[in-house]
Amino acid sequence: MDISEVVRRSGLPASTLRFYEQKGLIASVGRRGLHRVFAASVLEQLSLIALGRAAGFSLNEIAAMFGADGRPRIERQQLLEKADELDQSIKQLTAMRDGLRHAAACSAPSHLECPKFRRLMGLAGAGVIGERRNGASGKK
Amino acid sequence: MDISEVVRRSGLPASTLRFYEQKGLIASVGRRGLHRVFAASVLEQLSLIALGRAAGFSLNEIAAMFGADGRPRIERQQLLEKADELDQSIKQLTAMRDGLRHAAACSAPSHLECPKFRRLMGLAGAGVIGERRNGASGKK
DNA sequence: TTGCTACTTAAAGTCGACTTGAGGTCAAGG
DNA sequence: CCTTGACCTCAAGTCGACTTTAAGTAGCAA
Repeated sequence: MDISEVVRRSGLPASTLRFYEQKGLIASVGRRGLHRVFAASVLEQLSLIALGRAAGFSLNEIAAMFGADGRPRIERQQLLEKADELDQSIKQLTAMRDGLRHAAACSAPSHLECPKFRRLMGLAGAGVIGERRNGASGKK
Repeated sequence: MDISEVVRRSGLPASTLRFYEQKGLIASVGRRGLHRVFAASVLEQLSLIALGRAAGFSLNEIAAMFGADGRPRIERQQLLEKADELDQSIKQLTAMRDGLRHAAACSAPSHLECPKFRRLMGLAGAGVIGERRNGASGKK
């Protein structure tokens, strides 16, 4: 497969593929002239990378999960830790969602006067609610 | 209150407060010489900002929802939309968490051979699972 | 009044994950 | 054979949310 086919089948731009290769996340099996040639298995690796990203792993963490051969050697411990992190996120997001819904339905003239909203504010201000760099499904 | 007291009581560094002021998220009530003087209400505004951040709003979005005076003019519609977004995130994260837990417990020799894991990979690869820039409680 | 420091500013740096741009190469189709 | 354009490399730029640095100022205690 040449890069354009990987682009077509993965949906990722070529620049990203080159970037991932440079980072050691994927590898081409060789060149035809200057042009990279990829094995079909790269698509599976890209899925795995997408999965890792979606689970909240950084590219560096993901890179560390692949052996030099490209086979994943993922430690179960790490998966469990990430799952626990996700549990935290889920709790925070759930609390936030409930707070937002309440605020929207609340009859208080300003949200600042709503006790529940204020309680939520207090929590967030106290750092009880973890910091999220960026929400999922953000805008473009 | 001078900035050091806001720092003390909010837990935020002074650089962040100045940055927020520059962004129009908060405002000082004046100066004593060069030194900023803040009203006590700034703490409430900071809580509100923390709340917004925790809910996944960007600083720009937050700035658009509040005047520089900190008076919230949050439209209920917007709150509901955000709540729905959070619901989406929660669903995705829950699926991911369950997938990770399964993978960690799975008896398949390699995760690649686990059907559930592969299904998750497929979803992530297809972009069904939203992109997360950064997990909560990341490392320093 | 001196001097210590906490404060001030503007500009530049950081981090992660890419994207963009400039300038160059070469495999394939006509 | 020659053109075309897809591909290449390397460097720099972008974005968000801050932090850091350098250089300057001034409130307050002695």
